[in-house]
Amino acid sequence: MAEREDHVDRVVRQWGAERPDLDVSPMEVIGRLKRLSRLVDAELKETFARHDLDFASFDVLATLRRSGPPYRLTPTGLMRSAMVTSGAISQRLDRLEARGLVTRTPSGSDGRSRDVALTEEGYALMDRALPDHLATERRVLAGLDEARTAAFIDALRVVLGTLGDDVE
Amino acid sequence: MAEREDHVDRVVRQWGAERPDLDVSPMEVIGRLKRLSRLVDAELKETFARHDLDFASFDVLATLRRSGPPYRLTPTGLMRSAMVTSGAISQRLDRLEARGLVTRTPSGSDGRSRDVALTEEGYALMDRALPDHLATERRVLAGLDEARTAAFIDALRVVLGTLGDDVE
DNA sequence: CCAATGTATCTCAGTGCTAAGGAATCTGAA
DNA sequence: TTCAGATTCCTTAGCACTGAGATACATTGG
Repeated sequence: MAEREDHVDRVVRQWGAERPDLDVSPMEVIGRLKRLSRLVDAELKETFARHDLDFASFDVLATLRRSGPPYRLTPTGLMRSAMVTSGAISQRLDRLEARGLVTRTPSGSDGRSRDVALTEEGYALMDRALPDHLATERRVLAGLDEARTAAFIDALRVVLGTLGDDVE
Repeated sequence: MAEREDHVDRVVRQWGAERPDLDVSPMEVIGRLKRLSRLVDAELKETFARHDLDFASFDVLATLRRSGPPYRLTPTGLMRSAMVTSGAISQRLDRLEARGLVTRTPSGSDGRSRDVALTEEGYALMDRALPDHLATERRVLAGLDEARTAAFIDALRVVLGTLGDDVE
């Protein structure tokens, strides 16, 4: 097991001294989860910046790319995948459209809806950025052996299930 | 193991079809990590709102509270704990000071610095909010048995170590 | 003691998000 | 058919953060 004290160890120790009546053990998980998420964001951000991207833009382009031909989704579909509000998606698409990475056209079948499609430029950009992004993710996780990785995924899946992240 | 497909399962399946040449397995961890972090944030947010708090305010007040008597830290100390910029801390403290939950006084020993102290009101608010917050965290993690919890913490600790989250 | 460098805090413009609400369109029950 | 309610997308105000830079003070080396 790890030898050094990390930030959350100290937090838990401090609470133990100040509020010994409370069981703060849930922080061992949630505190680290939030802290790690922030640190990972910072790592990924650098990779995205090398491709003139940020997380929001990458997320939209990647969602379109992996949806397969014809690389076309609605703003609502993108909204659900990204876990942001409809307003956020509208603004993301404004930025991507201005850069020529996606197009927005009226939907044929539903007058309320729009088709958001990846342009060739957007497709090419994802081809360049994705391997770099994956390399960064691999580097972040390099300390995990196979068993720990499996256990990590299992635990994440359980809690995601608790919070209702199942598809369908 | 879990039976149902979650969001990340689908993402990985899509990439497998579109880019079978790439190994997207790191997404199994990082995708779930980011997604869970967002969902947990939404849960915690509701609890904070019941006490007229948000995550940023709770974070500052909790850091002061667990530091022990005299519940006094510098903006720099709060900045490091919160992983935000100095500007963000200045603004957080503006808001908390306006609500009478903390005070800012010049530091005695260092003319550049300030002492940020919890007021009685701030202290009392934390006493009310903390048990409620812990209950929410426990509810979120209720699906994890003891072994999975330990494995989860272990994996988080390893990756945090990779990213340099040790204290000292 | 001085000058140079480092540190602590704050200010402010810019950014991307949420929450609320509006307009257009679709759906289904009467 | 009709129309009330649901859905889709967008707009906008407000918010909290970042990044850059200013100011004031501390520290260090000569």
